[in-house]
Amino acid sequence: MDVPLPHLDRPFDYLVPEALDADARPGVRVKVRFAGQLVDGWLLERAEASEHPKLAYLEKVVSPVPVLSPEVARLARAVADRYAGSLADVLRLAVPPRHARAEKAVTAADAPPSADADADADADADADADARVGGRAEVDPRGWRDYPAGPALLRALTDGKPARAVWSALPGEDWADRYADAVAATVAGGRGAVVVVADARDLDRLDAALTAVLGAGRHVRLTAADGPARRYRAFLTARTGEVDVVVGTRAAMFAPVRRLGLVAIWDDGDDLHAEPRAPYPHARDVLLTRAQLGDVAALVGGYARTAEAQLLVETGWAREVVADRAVVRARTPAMAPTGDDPQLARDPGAASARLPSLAWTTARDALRADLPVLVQVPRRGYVPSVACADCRAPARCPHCAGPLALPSAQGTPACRWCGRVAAAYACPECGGRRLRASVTGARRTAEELGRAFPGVPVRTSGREEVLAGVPGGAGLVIATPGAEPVAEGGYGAVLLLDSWALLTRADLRAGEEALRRWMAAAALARPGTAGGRVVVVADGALAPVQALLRWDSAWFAARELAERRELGFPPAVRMASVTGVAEAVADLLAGARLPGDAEVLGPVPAEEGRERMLVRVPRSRAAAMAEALHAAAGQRSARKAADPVRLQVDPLTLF
DNA sequence: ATAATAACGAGA
DNA sequence: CTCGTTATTATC
Repeated sequence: MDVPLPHLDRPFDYLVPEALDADARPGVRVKVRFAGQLVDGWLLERAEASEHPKLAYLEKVVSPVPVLSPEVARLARAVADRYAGSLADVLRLAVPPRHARAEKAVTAADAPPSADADADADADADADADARVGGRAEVDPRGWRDYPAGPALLRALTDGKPARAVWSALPGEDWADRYADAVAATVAGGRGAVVVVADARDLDRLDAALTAVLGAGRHVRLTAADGPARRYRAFLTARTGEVDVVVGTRAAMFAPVRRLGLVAIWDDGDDLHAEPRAPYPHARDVLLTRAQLGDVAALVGGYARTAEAQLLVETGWAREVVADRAVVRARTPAMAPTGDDPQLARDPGAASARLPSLAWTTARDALRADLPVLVQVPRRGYVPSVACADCRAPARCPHCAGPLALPSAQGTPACRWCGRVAAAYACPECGGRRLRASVTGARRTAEELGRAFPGVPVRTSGREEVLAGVPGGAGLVIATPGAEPVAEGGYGAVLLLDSWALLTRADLRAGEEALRRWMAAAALARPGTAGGRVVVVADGALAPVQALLRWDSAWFAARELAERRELGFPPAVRMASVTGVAEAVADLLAGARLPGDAEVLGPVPAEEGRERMLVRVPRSRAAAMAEALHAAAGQRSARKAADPVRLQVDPLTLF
């Protein structure tokens, strides 16, 4: 039933009239009379009998195309359960809105899928597997040879084994080519693949790499940005089994793929992977759920490793695929940290750009060698939280470890979670008692850079216009994180500016996010042996900076995960946030039969008059917590409680 | 939204 | 105790 009310989140039985018998197959969209009105719904399964005494008839089959595959139906239910949401909400994300013209075009081209197309597919998979035993085509591991476990991973994919890998890409790695190799290996074994990337630029890159490896027409791109008609068409191409490789942005995470053998995600730390619509599922988790349910291989890759990926490694759910230290050293650009004190800049050019002198001379040398220079500048709009003025460790509430904030310049710091005032704050790292708030002038630094190097072409890549690539000669490229263009032959220098703004963001993931962005930019530099240099304007003693200098995000992720275990933060625990007006939040929590060891934190003020409570449970209780919250939301919707409450499991931002 | 069903209270 | 009216709840 396509109604979002949580208390109606269950199947209903209907009689199928004779006239609709042929079309009424599992997976089709239907219309039924429900509570006196016509509502949309999904036909989940046919049955001989029903417990229910008096049944109504199915009103209409919207389209005979069974757009919802059994695998995706099962996945959607699991995702709804994990996120305390309704099946209908997940299906809205999983199956794109019908586009009648696109449907006509696709179904006219091929025969409509037969009633037991899904059973056929399974049989095909078995037949393929049998036929290939012994004489399986091996795929050239190419760049995967740089990673000791790489060739074995590709072989496992071709053999149809459900290998699970967390991959840390080398600097300079052509990740799109490696993903294309992994897909090719899967396809060589007769299975299909789903690959999710964060944005359109990454998708274009992967799309091109796949065309080069598989040839045209073997895969399809699925993204909301392509418009409703093309999106639905691409969806149907996959659903009918015409192609069995789907790549796309997070809209593709639910793509129906026949004989699915691999799910993959690139750069899982990018916040674009978090779906902003209820029940707010994260692409990484949806894909991993899919792998778990379907005996499917999984590949989680990035230059930087997230704490979530680290958890997969530490629990043994996945194996890490990393290069040997010697290879890492050979590929890494020469890296150096430098203080952000403008007094250091003796050079007149550097001073005018308010640039530390090391950054300035590094850029100058690269330009003299006729190499391009990348300057990464944080986007505006980051709210720095409060940190120790001496050692710059983020200031946390001594009671609940929430972030501290300063209400005014002279005010006493207070916790943004529990509201307690931390009057006598002392830094646990260094004992410092002074706190420091914000940083300014992020963008102007970049603008002044052009003036510091007269006669050098300056390009910018950011929100408005994202460049995919730049030529190899001398030139300045100023980019915000995530918009860094690839340079032909690699950058001679990469400058990472205003790291202070990144590191002091009021976010649990500030350090992880800073490292992720730095590594993404530094990965575009030439290796140190070919003259590539990276300068990060930050204290070299800070952990994320250390991780960058050593190109060791696994070390940082392990440290980060250990810290989250200690503080009781995700992914070490499972959290849910309950947001709404105060009475509604209290009402829902009062009605929720939470597991005994659940902790309820808060309230903290949320946007306009709403407040937010956090529920925290051990990971082993995650399912029980989600179930309890969903049931409590159901009770409220059943008695038509007026004020809406938003439930989010593992929200991306906790404060 | 609407129909069923339970709850309640007045009159017999 | 029964009937009619009104709150409650489920909705195939």
